[in-house]
Amino acid sequence: MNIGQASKASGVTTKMIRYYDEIGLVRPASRTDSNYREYDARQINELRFIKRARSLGFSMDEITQLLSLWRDRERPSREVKAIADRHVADLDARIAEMQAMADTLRHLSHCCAGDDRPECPILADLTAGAEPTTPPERVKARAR
Amino acid sequence: MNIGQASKASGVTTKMIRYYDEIGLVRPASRTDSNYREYDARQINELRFIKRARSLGFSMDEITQLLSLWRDRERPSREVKAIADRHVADLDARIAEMQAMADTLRHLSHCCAGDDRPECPILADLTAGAEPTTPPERVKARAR
DNA sequence: CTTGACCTTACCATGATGGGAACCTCTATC
DNA sequence: GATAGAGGTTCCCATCATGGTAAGGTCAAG
Repeated sequence: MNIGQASKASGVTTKMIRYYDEIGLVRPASRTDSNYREYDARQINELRFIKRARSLGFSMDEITQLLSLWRDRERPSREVKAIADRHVADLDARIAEMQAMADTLRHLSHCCAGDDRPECPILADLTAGAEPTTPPERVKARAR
Repeated sequence: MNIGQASKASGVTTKMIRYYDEIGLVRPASRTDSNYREYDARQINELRFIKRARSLGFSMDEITQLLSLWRDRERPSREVKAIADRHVADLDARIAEMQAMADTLRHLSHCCAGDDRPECPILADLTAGAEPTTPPERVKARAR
Protein backbone atom coordinates (compact mmCIF):
# COMPACT_ATOMS: atom_id res chain seq x y z
CA MET A 1 0.00 0.00 0.00
CA ASN A 2 1.45 3.34 -0.93
CA ILE A 3 0.72 6.60 0.81
CA GLY A 4 -2.24 7.50 -1.39
CA GLN A 5 -3.96 4.22 -0.69
CA ALA A 6 -3.16 4.53 3.01
CA SER A 7 -4.71 7.96 2.92
CA LYS A 8 -7.91 6.66 1.37
CA ALA A 9 -8.03 3.74 3.76
CA SER A 10 -7.45 5.85 6.86
CA GLY A 11 -9.04 9.14 6.00
CA VAL A 12 -5.82 10.98 6.84
CA THR A 13 -4.38 13.20 4.11
CA THR A 14 -1.05 12.25 2.58
CA LYS A 15 0.24 15.54 3.85
CA MET A 16 -0.59 14.64 7.40
CA ILE A 17 0.71 11.09 7.08
CA ARG A 18 4.07 12.46 6.03
CA TYR A 19 3.96 14.95 8.85
CA TYR A 20 3.21 12.27 11.46
CA ASP A 21 6.08 10.33 10.00
CA GLU A 22 8.38 13.33 10.20
CA ILE A 23 7.62 14.20 13.81
CA GLY A 24 7.87 10.56 14.83
CA LEU A 25 4.26 10.17 15.87
CA VAL A 26 4.20 6.97 13.88
CA ARG A 27 7.28 4.91 13.29
CA PRO A 28 8.95 5.68 9.97
CA ALA A 29 7.25 3.84 7.15
CA SER A 30 9.29 1.27 5.28
CA ARG A 31 10.27 2.21 1.76
CA THR A 32 10.22 0.54 -1.61
CA ASP A 33 13.27 0.47 -3.85
CA SER A 34 12.06 3.68 -5.40
CA ASN A 35 11.72 5.31 -2.00
CA TYR A 36 7.95 5.17 -1.83
CA ARG A 37 6.51 4.73 1.64
CA GLU A 38 4.66 1.45 2.14
CA TYR A 39 1.91 0.78 4.62
CA ASP A 40 0.30 -2.33 6.00
CA ALA A 41 -2.98 -2.87 7.81
CA ARG A 42 -1.37 -2.26 11.17
CA GLN A 43 -0.27 1.21 10.22
CA ILE A 44 -3.62 2.00 8.71
CA ASN A 45 -5.09 1.21 12.10
CA GLU A 46 -2.70 3.59 13.76
CA LEU A 47 -3.64 6.33 11.35
CA ARG A 48 -7.32 5.74 12.03
CA PHE A 49 -6.59 5.82 15.74
CA ILE A 50 -4.87 9.16 15.36
CA LYS A 51 -7.71 10.51 13.29
CA ARG A 52 -10.31 9.54 15.84
CA ALA A 53 -8.21 10.96 18.67
CA ARG A 54 -7.80 14.25 16.80
CA SER A 55 -11.54 14.41 16.30
CA LEU A 56 -11.90 14.22 20.07
CA GLY A 57 -9.57 17.18 20.40
CA PHE A 58 -6.47 15.48 21.72
CA SER A 59 -3.21 17.26 20.94
CA MET A 60 -0.40 15.55 19.09
CA ASP A 61 1.39 15.27 22.37
CA GLU A 62 -1.49 13.53 24.08
CA ILE A 63 -1.90 11.28 21.08
CA THR A 64 1.74 10.30 21.32
CA GLN A 65 1.04 9.12 24.85
CA LEU A 66 -2.21 7.42 23.92
CA LEU A 67 -0.57 5.62 21.04
CA SER A 68 2.17 4.30 23.22
CA LEU A 69 -0.38 3.03 25.72
CA TRP A 70 -2.42 1.57 22.89
CA ARG A 71 0.58 -0.35 21.65
CA ASP A 72 1.34 -1.68 25.09
CA ARG A 73 -0.93 -4.56 25.93
CA GLU A 74 0.13 -4.38 29.57
CA ARG A 75 -0.93 -0.77 30.06
CA PRO A 76 -2.97 0.09 33.12
CA SER A 77 -6.25 1.65 32.04
CA ARG A 78 -5.63 4.12 34.85
CA GLU A 79 -3.09 5.91 32.67
CA VAL A 80 -5.41 6.16 29.72
CA LYS A 81 -8.17 7.44 31.91
CA ALA A 82 -5.88 10.05 33.43
CA ILE A 83 -5.04 11.45 30.00
CA ALA A 84 -8.68 11.52 29.00
CA ASP A 85 -9.77 13.16 32.23
CA ARG A 86 -7.11 15.82 31.94
CA HIS A 87 -8.26 16.53 28.42
CA VAL A 88 -11.87 16.75 29.50
CA ALA A 89 -10.91 19.24 32.20
CA ASP A 90 -9.04 21.24 29.59
CA LEU A 91 -12.00 21.20 27.25
CA ASP A 92 -14.33 22.25 30.05
CA ALA A 93 -12.10 25.18 30.92
CA ARG A 94 -11.99 26.37 27.35
CA ILE A 95 -15.70 25.90 26.98
CA ALA A 96 -16.35 27.97 30.09
CA GLU A 97 -14.11 30.71 28.78
CA MET A 98 -15.84 30.85 25.43
CA GLN A 99 -19.22 30.60 27.08
CA ALA A 100 -18.40 33.69 29.11
CA MET A 101 -17.42 35.56 25.97
CA ALA A 102 -20.57 34.50 24.18
CA ASP A 103 -22.77 35.44 27.12
CA THR A 104 -21.24 38.87 27.42
CA LEU A 105 -21.60 39.49 23.71
CA ARG A 106 -25.13 38.20 23.60
CA HIS A 107 -26.00 40.65 26.32
CA LEU A 108 -24.34 43.55 24.54
CA SER A 109 -25.91 42.64 21.25
CA HIS A 110 -29.29 42.37 22.89
CA CYS A 111 -28.89 45.93 24.13
CA CYS A 112 -27.87 47.16 20.68
CA ALA A 113 -30.61 48.60 18.51
CA GLY A 114 -28.90 47.37 15.36
CA ASP A 115 -30.31 50.12 13.19
CA ASP A 116 -28.92 53.09 11.27
CA ARG A 117 -28.02 55.07 14.33
CA PRO A 118 -24.44 55.14 15.57
CA GLU A 119 -25.13 54.59 19.27
CA CYS A 120 -23.88 51.15 20.12
CA PRO A 121 -23.49 49.48 23.50
CA ILE A 122 -21.11 46.97 21.97
CA LEU A 123 -18.63 49.63 20.94
CA ALA A 124 -19.28 51.40 24.21
CA ASP A 125 -18.21 48.30 26.08
CA LEU A 126 -15.09 47.91 24.01
CA THR A 127 -14.28 51.57 24.49
CA ALA A 128 -14.70 51.52 28.19
CA GLY A 129 -11.74 49.25 28.69
CA ALA A 130 -12.21 50.42 32.22
CA GLU A 131 -15.81 49.92 32.95
CA PRO A 132 -17.48 46.66 32.03
CA THR A 133 -21.12 46.90 31.19
CA THR A 134 -23.43 44.82 33.28
CA PRO A 135 -22.80 41.25 32.28
CA PRO A 136 -25.76 39.02 31.54
CA GLU A 137 -28.04 38.00 34.36
CA ARG A 138 -26.34 39.12 37.49
CA VAL A 139 -24.24 42.11 38.25
CA LYS A 140 -20.80 41.18 39.22
CA ALA A 141 -18.60 43.09 41.57
CA ARG A 142 -16.86 45.85 39.78
CA ALA A 143 -13.34 46.07 40.98
CA ARG A 144 -10.67 48.15 39.46
CA MET B 1 4.78 58.36 25.59
CA ASN B 2 7.10 55.68 24.31
CA ILE B 3 6.12 52.10 23.61
CA GLY B 4 6.92 50.86 27.09
CA GLN B 5 4.70 53.46 28.69
CA ALA B 6 1.98 52.77 26.16
CA SER B 7 2.24 49.12 27.04
CA LYS B 8 1.80 49.79 30.73
CA ALA B 9 -1.06 52.18 30.08
CA SER B 10 -2.92 49.82 27.76
CA GLY B 11 -2.01 46.41 29.07
CA VAL B 12 -0.83 45.33 25.63
CA THR B 13 2.73 43.99 25.42
CA THR B 14 5.27 45.98 23.44
CA LYS B 15 5.65 42.95 21.24
CA MET B 16 1.99 43.06 20.32
CA ILE B 17 1.92 46.81 19.90
CA ARG B 18 4.68 46.52 17.32
CA TYR B 19 2.84 43.66 15.68
CA TYR B 20 -0.41 45.65 15.42
CA ASP B 21 1.64 48.45 13.96
CA GLU B 22 3.26 46.13 11.44
CA ILE B 23 0.04 44.54 10.20
CA GLY B 24 -1.64 47.92 10.00
CA LEU B 25 -4.26 47.22 12.65
CA VAL B 26 -3.41 50.58 14.16
CA ARG B 27 -2.09 53.42 12.11
CA PRO B 28 1.68 53.62 12.18
CA ALA B 29 2.87 55.38 15.29
CA SER B 30 4.70 58.64 14.80
CA ARG B 31 8.40 58.55 15.52
CA THR B 32 10.82 60.68 17.46
CA ASP B 33 14.06 61.84 15.89
CA SER B 34 15.70 58.73 17.21
CA ASN B 35 13.04 56.53 15.64
CA TYR B 36 11.21 55.71 18.85
CA ARG B 37 7.48 55.22 18.48
CA GLU B 38 5.38 57.81 20.30
CA TYR B 39 1.85 57.37 21.56
CA ASP B 40 -0.85 59.71 22.72
CA ALA B 41 -4.00 59.14 24.75
CA ARG B 42 -6.03 58.43 21.65
CA GLN B 43 -3.83 55.56 20.63
CA ILE B 44 -3.79 54.18 24.14
CA ASN B 45 -7.56 54.00 23.84
CA GLU B 46 -7.28 52.10 20.61
CA LEU B 47 -4.92 49.63 22.21
CA ARG B 48 -7.31 49.15 25.10
CA PHE B 49 -10.14 48.69 22.63
CA ILE B 50 -8.16 45.99 20.87
CA LYS B 51 -7.31 44.31 24.13
CA ARG B 52 -10.91 44.20 25.24
CA ALA B 53 -12.01 42.91 21.86
CA ARG B 54 -9.37 40.19 21.96
CA SER B 55 -10.57 39.18 25.38
CA LEU B 56 -14.01 38.66 23.88
CA GLY B 57 -12.47 36.36 21.31
CA PHE B 58 -12.66 38.57 18.23
CA SER B 59 -10.07 37.80 15.57
CA MET B 60 -7.67 40.43 14.30
CA ASP B 61 -9.74 40.60 11.18
CA GLU B 62 -12.96 41.27 13.05
CA ILE B 63 -11.16 43.81 15.20
CA THR B 64 -10.01 45.60 12.08
CA GLN B 65 -13.65 46.00 11.11
CA LEU B 66 -14.74 46.95 14.61
CA LEU B 67 -12.01 49.55 14.84
CA SER B 68 -13.01 51.14 11.59
CA LEU B 69 -16.63 51.32 12.73
CA TRP B 70 -15.48 52.67 16.07
CA ARG B 71 -13.57 55.44 14.36
CA ASP B 72 -16.53 56.32 12.19
CA ARG B 73 -18.98 58.42 14.13
CA GLU B 74 -21.62 57.90 11.43
CA ARG B 75 -21.58 54.10 11.59
CA PRO B 76 -24.88 52.29 11.74
CA SER B 77 -25.02 50.16 14.89
CA ARG B 78 -26.48 47.48 12.64
CA GLU B 79 -23.05 46.76 11.28
CA VAL B 80 -21.46 46.43 14.68
CA LYS B 81 -24.23 44.17 15.81
CA ALA B 82 -23.83 41.99 12.73
CA ILE B 83 -20.16 41.42 13.50
CA ALA B 84 -20.91 40.63 17.11
CA ASP B 85 -23.72 38.25 16.23
CA ARG B 86 -21.61 36.44 13.71
CA HIS B 87 -18.93 36.05 16.32
CA VAL B 88 -21.39 34.76 18.88
CA ALA B 89 -22.62 32.19 16.37
CA ASP B 90 -19.04 31.19 15.74
CA LEU B 91 -18.37 30.84 19.45
CA ASP B 92 -21.53 28.81 19.91
CA ALA B 93 -20.53 26.46 17.14
CA ARG B 94 -17.11 25.92 18.60
CA ILE B 95 -18.56 25.47 22.06
CA ALA B 96 -20.99 22.85 20.77
CA GLU B 97 -18.18 21.01 19.07
CA MET B 98 -16.03 20.96 22.16
CA GLN B 99 -19.01 20.07 24.30
CA ALA B 100 -19.62 17.05 22.12
CA MET B 101 -15.99 15.99 22.50
CA ALA B 102 -16.12 16.45 26.25
CA ASP B 103 -19.39 14.55 26.56
CA THR B 104 -18.12 11.63 24.54
CA LEU B 105 -14.93 11.47 26.56
CA ARG B 106 -16.74 11.82 29.84
CA HIS B 107 -18.87 8.85 28.91
CA LEU B 108 -15.90 6.76 27.86
CA SER B 109 -13.96 7.69 30.94
CA HIS B 110 -16.94 6.84 33.09
CA CYS B 111 -16.95 3.37 31.56
CA CYS B 112 -13.23 2.93 32.14
CA ALA B 113 -12.22 1.17 35.32
CA GLY B 114 -9.05 3.21 35.60
CA ASP B 115 -7.13 0.54 37.43
CA ASP B 116 -4.14 -1.66 36.68
CA ARG B 117 -5.88 -3.76 34.09
CA PRO B 118 -5.34 -3.05 30.41
CA GLU B 119 -8.97 -3.22 29.28
CA CYS B 120 -10.00 0.27 28.34
CA PRO B 121 -13.16 1.51 26.63
CA ILE B 122 -11.40 4.73 25.76
CA LEU B 123 -8.76 3.01 23.69
CA ALA B 124 -11.42 0.69 22.35
CA ASP B 125 -13.34 3.68 21.06
CA LEU B 126 -10.27 5.19 19.48
CA THR B 127 -9.65 1.91 17.78
CA ALA B 128 -13.12 2.29 16.35
CA GLY B 129 -13.55 -0.18 13.56
CA ALA B 130 -9.91 -0.96 13.39
CA GLU B 131 -8.51 -4.11 14.86
CA PRO B 132 -5.98 -3.72 17.61
CA THR B 133 -2.43 -3.79 16.39
CA THR B 134 -2.10 -7.52 16.18
CA PRO B 135 1.28 -8.52 17.42
CA PRO B 136 1.62 -11.89 15.69
CA GLU B 137 -0.54 -14.70 17.14
CA ARG B 138 -1.51 -14.75 20.77
CA VAL B 139 -4.31 -12.22 20.47
CA LYS B 140 -7.81 -13.34 19.70
CA ALA B 141 -9.05 -10.97 17.10
CA ARG B 142 -11.87 -9.20 18.73
CA ALA B 143 -14.10 -7.81 16.11
CA ARG B 144 -15.23 -4.26 16.02
C1' DC C 1 7.84 5.94 -25.52
C1' DT C 2 4.77 9.21 -24.04
C1' DT C 3 1.39 10.73 -20.86
C1' DG C 4 -0.67 11.49 -16.67
C1' DA C 5 -1.20 10.16 -12.08
C1' DC C 6 1.25 9.72 -8.08
C1' DC C 7 5.37 9.70 -5.35
C1' DT C 8 9.56 12.30 -3.16
C1' DT C 9 11.63 16.41 -0.64
C1' DA C 10 11.69 21.20 0.51
C1' DC C 11 9.93 25.53 1.34
C1' DC C 12 6.09 29.02 2.43
C1' DA C 13 1.87 30.44 4.90
C1' DT C 14 -1.52 30.49 8.38
C1' DG C 15 -2.88 33.43 13.68
C1' DA C 16 -1.41 35.52 17.57
C1' DT C 17 2.13 35.35 20.51
C1' DG C 18 6.70 34.91 22.72
C1' DG C 19 11.88 34.58 22.73
C1' DG C 20 16.14 36.31 21.59
C1' DA C 21 20.19 38.60 19.08
C1' DA C 22 22.46 42.65 17.45
C1' DC C 23 22.53 47.19 17.66
C1' DC C 24 21.03 52.13 18.87
C1' DT C 25 19.41 55.74 22.37
C1' DC C 26 18.27 57.81 26.57
C1' DT C 27 19.25 58.88 31.41
C1' DA C 28 21.45 58.80 35.74
C1' DT C 29 25.54 58.54 38.19
C1' DC C 30 30.59 59.07 38.82
C1' DG D 1 32.26 63.70 29.62
C1' DA D 2 32.33 58.71 30.22
C1' DT D 3 29.94 54.81 31.33
C1' DA D 4 26.28 51.51 32.82
C1' DG D 5 21.96 49.82 32.27
C1' DA D 6 17.31 50.30 30.97
C1' DG D 7 14.79 50.35 27.13
C1' DG D 8 14.14 51.35 22.34
C1' DT D 9 14.82 49.40 17.07
C1' DT D 10 14.76 45.62 13.48
C1' DC D 11 15.08 40.92 12.17
C1' DC D 12 14.70 36.08 12.65
C1' DC D 13 12.91 31.81 14.84
C1' DA D 14 9.28 28.88 17.06
C1' DT D 15 4.78 27.58 18.15
C1' DC D 16 0.57 23.91 16.31
C1' DA D 17 -1.69 21.34 12.79
C1' DT D 18 -2.66 21.96 8.36
C1' DG D 19 -2.61 23.20 3.43
C1' DG D 20 -0.30 24.79 -0.81
C1' DT D 21 3.15 24.60 -4.31
C1' DA D 22 7.28 23.58 -7.01
C1' DA D 23 10.92 20.66 -8.88
C1' DG D 24 11.96 16.29 -9.91
C1' DG D 25 11.56 10.90 -9.74
C1' DT D 26 8.48 6.67 -10.66
C1' DC D 27 4.83 3.81 -12.30
C1' DA D 28 1.21 1.97 -15.33
C1' DA D 29 -1.55 2.24 -19.33
C1' DG D 30 -2.02 3.25 -24.11
